[in-house]
Amino acid sequence: MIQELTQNYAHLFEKELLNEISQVGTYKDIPEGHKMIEIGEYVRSMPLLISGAIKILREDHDGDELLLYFLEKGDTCAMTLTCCLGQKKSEIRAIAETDAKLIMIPIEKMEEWSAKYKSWRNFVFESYHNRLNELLETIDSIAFLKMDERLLKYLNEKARISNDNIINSTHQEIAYELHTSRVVISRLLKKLENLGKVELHRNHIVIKNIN
Amino acid sequence: MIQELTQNYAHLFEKELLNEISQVGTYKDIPEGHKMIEIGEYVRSMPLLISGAIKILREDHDGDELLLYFLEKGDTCAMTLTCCLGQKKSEIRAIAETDAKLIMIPIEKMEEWSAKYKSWRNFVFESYHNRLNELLETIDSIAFLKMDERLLKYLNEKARISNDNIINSTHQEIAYELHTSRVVISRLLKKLENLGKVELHRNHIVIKNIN
DNA sequence: TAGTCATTGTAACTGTTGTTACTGATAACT
DNA sequence: AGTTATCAGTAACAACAGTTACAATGACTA
Repeated sequence: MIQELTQNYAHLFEKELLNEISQVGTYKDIPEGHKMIEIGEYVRSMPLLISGAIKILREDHDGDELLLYFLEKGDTCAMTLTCCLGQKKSEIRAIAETDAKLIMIPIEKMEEWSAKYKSWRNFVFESYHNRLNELLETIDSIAFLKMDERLLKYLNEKARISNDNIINSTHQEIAYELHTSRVVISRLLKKLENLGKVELHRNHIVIKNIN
Repeated sequence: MIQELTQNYAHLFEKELLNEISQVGTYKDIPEGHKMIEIGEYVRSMPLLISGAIKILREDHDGDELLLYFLEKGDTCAMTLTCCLGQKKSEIRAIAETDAKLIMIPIEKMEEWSAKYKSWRNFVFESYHNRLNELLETIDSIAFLKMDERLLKYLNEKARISNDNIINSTHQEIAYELHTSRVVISRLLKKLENLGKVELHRNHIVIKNIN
């Protein structure tokens, strides 16, 4: 675990803190698709993401979903932070978008390290800041963009996350994450294909002009 | 200032911290409509809200706005927190919704108090948590509600904030904050009036059934 | 009092998104 | 090979939101 830690977090945390983390943290391998946090659950430990990606989802009154953003290497879940501290229920769902490796920190340490390590405080504050900005980005997309622009942005983001210009999703799955219907996505994808921006296949989509 | 502080923050902060705040904080009276933070600005001090309400706005690529949420008594601006710490530019605009009283804390103290006072850390974390939840609420409204429901929610929120069932806004102003057009708002307001939920007048709207 | 301006009401139209229904294509399974 | 299920393409339509245009009303001022 030490190796993964130092590779990804050495520039953030001082040596003592890295030692503490490696002592109390537990290493976990998460398979793609695994549900890590469910809405309404209490969270008992905090994840430091080493590799892979986690998607964060919000649910509407009918149980349908909306993708909020992705977490990547070096990120942590801001929701978890105060869920731990304040013993509050999770407002979001977290699912492994790809296979992921992470280190779980028991919640008792959070308060202790916040008092002790400046680098830990900075990390926590920085995480909050990043998550706020990601939510603002999400709001921008939903409020200011039309569905075709949102779709294109989503596809590019997916490609970036998986480091692959082939996206293995059905139209139905995409529709679900953008909180719209399959027919709408099929229609817009076909339009994007005619514009030469994507190539459509059964069960996967090839992104042509990544930007 | 001590009086305002203890009235609103005594239950949150220990005595020593309250003393420190009253020593380094500066009291400010903000008139309704005053622009407190502009997008792209660097922020040099952190506000603790004593009374009144601040509206937080996001701007689109055309310079039009969208209301994100309101800050009220006991709140602070989470954006400001990391803007201060990380020397980052503001992503949002803050305008006094009503006359407001607040205490400004110089940014140097933030790091110091975070190390020193547990209650300060809790306050900061709690603030972040509240702001994240408010953004999630905003996302829910935009993504899951239709414009008439958003409008009704907005009107109720406005009435609650100002503690008055009369809303002194023009249709144009409402349209602007909901990021739509005046005609749409007029149309929907007329529908709400026919349903007996509001009473329309020139320059003000009376909310009938607050829920 | 007449004129000007901001505000509101309304009609008519457009464009986007959501819905329903059906068809064909492809993969998976027996 | 034949059956079944999933996935994608498309048409037709409905609902909603955004746009343009213009009229009517009230408020303020010269």
